[in-house]
Amino acid sequence: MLTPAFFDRDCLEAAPELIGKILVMRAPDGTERRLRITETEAYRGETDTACHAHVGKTKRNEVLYMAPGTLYVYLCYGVHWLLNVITEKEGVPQGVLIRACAGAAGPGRLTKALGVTGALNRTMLGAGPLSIEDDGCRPEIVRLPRVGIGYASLEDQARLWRFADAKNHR
DNA sequence: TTAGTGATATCC
DNA sequence: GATATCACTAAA
Repeated sequence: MLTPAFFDRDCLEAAPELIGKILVMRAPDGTERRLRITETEAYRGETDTACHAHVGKTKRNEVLYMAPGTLYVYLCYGVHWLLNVITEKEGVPQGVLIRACAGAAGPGRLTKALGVTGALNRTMLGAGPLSIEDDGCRPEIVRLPRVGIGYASLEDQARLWRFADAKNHR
């Protein structure tokens, strides 16, 4: 199982390494769901205009400033929960958005498939029902521009901070 | 292509 | 207090 130490570094290092890892969700009834991560995106601090933290700390995004391994679960468009894992040490607002898994394309569908909700916001990875495992899989990784960030500067939109399994994305 | 959905941030 | 915005999805 991945420990918080895995996330105690730059999101640009952690994000590509999460590709091929397994998201494990243990339901209260004991059942387990496992999905292999196929797509992530890096959100890197206040200087990244696509990152929620670029306007400074607010009540919503303060989770980004918390300790590495903390989960940031955010409700988008009133409908979809988006799952992020905080990277870098406390006080540095960085995170990795888990965008897609094998069999669940799209961040909203992913959380729905796993049963992730805002109840997990601010909880620590591994301390709650959700954890990530490494089964040794090292897929080929492609770098792509991030999506859904039209409000960011053109410069930041152009950054190749989206990472995907070369064989599993479309 | 467009409507839906509700928390959050920003503006009176 | 009110409105505008949004790291999306499903239906058409």
